[in-house]
Amino acid sequence: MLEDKKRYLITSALPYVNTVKHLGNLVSSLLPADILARYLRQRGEEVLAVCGTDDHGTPAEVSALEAGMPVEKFVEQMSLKQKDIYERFGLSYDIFSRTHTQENAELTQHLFLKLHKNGHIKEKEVRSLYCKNCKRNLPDRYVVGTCPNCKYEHARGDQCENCSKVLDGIDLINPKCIICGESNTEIKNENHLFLDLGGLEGKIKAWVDTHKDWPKTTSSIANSWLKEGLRPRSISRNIKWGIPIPLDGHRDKVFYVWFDAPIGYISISQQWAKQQGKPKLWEKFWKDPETYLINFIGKDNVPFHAITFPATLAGADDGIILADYIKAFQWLNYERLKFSSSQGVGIFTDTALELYPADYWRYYIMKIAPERHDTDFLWTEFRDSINNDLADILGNFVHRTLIFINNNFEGKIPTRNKLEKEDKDILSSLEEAAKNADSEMRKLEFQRTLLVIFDFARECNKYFQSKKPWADMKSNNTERAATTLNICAQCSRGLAVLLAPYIPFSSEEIFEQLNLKESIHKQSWFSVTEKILDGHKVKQEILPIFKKIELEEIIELGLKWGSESIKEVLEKNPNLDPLKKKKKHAPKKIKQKKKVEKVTKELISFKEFQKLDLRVGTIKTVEPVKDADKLVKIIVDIGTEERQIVAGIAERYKPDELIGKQIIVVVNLEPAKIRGVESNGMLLAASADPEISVLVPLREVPDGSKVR
RNA sequence: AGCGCGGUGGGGUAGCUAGGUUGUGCCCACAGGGCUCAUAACCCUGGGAUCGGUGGUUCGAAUCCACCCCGCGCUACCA
Repeated sequence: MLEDKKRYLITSALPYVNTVKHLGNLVSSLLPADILARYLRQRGEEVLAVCGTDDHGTPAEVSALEAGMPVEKFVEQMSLKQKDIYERFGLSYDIFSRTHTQENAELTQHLFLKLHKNGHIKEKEVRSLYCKNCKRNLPDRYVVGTCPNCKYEHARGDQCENCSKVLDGIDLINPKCIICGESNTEIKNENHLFLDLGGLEGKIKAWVDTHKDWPKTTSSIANSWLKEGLRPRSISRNIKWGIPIPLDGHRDKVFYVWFDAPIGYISISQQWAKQQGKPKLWEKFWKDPETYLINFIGKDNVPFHAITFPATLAGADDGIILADYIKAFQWLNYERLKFSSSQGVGIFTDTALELYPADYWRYYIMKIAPERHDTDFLWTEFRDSINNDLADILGNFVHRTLIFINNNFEGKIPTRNKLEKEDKDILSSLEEAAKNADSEMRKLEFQRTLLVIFDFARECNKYFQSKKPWADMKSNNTERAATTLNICAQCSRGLAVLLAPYIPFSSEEIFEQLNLKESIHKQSWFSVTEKILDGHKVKQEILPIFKKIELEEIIELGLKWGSESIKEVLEKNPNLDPLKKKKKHAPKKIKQKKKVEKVTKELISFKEFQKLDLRVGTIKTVEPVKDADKLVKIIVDIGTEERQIVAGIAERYKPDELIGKQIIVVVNLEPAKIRGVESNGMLLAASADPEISVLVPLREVPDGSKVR
């Protein structure tokens, strides 16, 4: 719940620099921060909204390496690229900068030295793995080896996926570096710096406890950390790319990226102040308790914003305020999958803008914003939302109003006459909508705000429908029609003002069609109920504001990017499948030698597919099965165990061809006895009678690797 | 494994903190009707739910308690 304060400071989680972000990143911090900023500005509040890229850390280094560029240059380029995308999305920051700046380096070092002086920094010897080939320290994630607990040979350094024991990279037996794949590592002892969270626990707990109004997502994660007790957290890294540590004995190291990233909020504000020509101006926002500070983040970021960053600030004791509200979002999934930059799952911000206008995305992802729980981006729902809500409800209402005025009143807002009950009702609905939208917005309930506004838009259509101005015109009751249209014009204007934070481009367009001189973005929130002057001339040429999305378009996109929801549509209407259509038109293919079985049996869901546990295994032994010409008994190592399976491939393969090869095994197939021999699984092979081709992984992977 | 969040008609979502009329609301999809100013749009009506499961507390539970099942996330040098 927003409190009334003198000014508002809004931060969105700094997007990590190495890749273009996806819609999930947009919805959990960047976009809602913008919407709130726009709303507050409309209310005439003093607002500072800051953001920028998070530039440091190993992944940036690795990405730069892959791109064959110096880190510094790569990061700068990516930062500018992201900035450009966000501008095109209409994100209205006061400043969008980065963490690799002089300001951030100085401030980070300054706060660190204060923490050190105040006794909150500890030094500890840490044993870590070092890869002599890559000449870099290996984070736990970058190590594989044998699990000391269950002897699984391909355990990752952070956790063994076989016995699920939480590990430490140095515990692994025979550790291997993932980056170069070699086993040329050594254990190094290094002194590292730790932020002593334990000493600050009381302060953090008190601060968390006074904020009972935070979203569940925020407070439950914060409290669970506090409950377990805060332990010292390492803040130094032995890499080159980052902010140097200004302390003797550690000058060869840099700060761990989580330490300097949130400080970026402040240093970016300092940059903004300099741009304003008042270098001290940032203190007004960051050092005055009359400022209301809101962080927008995804749930993965809660520990940093609710525990470690406030601990940094509290420990440094430099007069910088802590957040008043931490709005944490859950995940936006893509068609029931996790959005993933590394695996290219989902829609990325640059692609999105190539496909549809920014407002389409802004509207839809805020409509499904994961405020309470994870939600799904579905192409079908995307289309439904744009077509129903934006085009039909909102767009069409404005459109029918303006066309009517143009056709019947020479394009001039007609004069309002005697009001009837329905007229008064719709006008009070407008006021009510503004009031309710306002109160939801102040609770930072983004979806509910949108619901309130669109409920009102629906009422507007009902009103138009029940007043039947077209019938009035026919029966020469022009005065009555004039009143109706006067009110509809006012409601159109009101809707534009209410929706301006969400769909700024479209709201502006409505204003243009209404031919209102001042930009929508200069309209005060309080002008929602304002009338348009009688006789004011609206634009002559009225075109639909929102173009609808055709089903075919969305099917194509869904097939291109992968989509469960589109598959369901095609299942119901197979004739919509463009692939099948093409087949119809394509000249008949030269007959294949063999009749290929029809590919499409019955569509199954991804979930059903996931029931199969397919693993990679190495064939250890192959023996013929007694009294069977076609069967062989195979022992295959699937990582966790050796399995005996029976396969009907004896006629086509000799044991020598098979032993040592990696194959793919269905490991959760129910056991069966074939010719008296027990078979616990099944190997995958292509059957092209009489030929049989056993499927093998193209590259060698650890036994037990999942196949999907 | 521990912790956190969630599981509501075909899809989505609200209601749960402070239990109360037969499972209420909203959006979409579906069926029927109306209207014709408008982007085949808008308006009205209707069908459809064991409120994840089991047990408990209570006069009464989607709502409280216990246990279980399922999905997702976090578990601290992966930002």
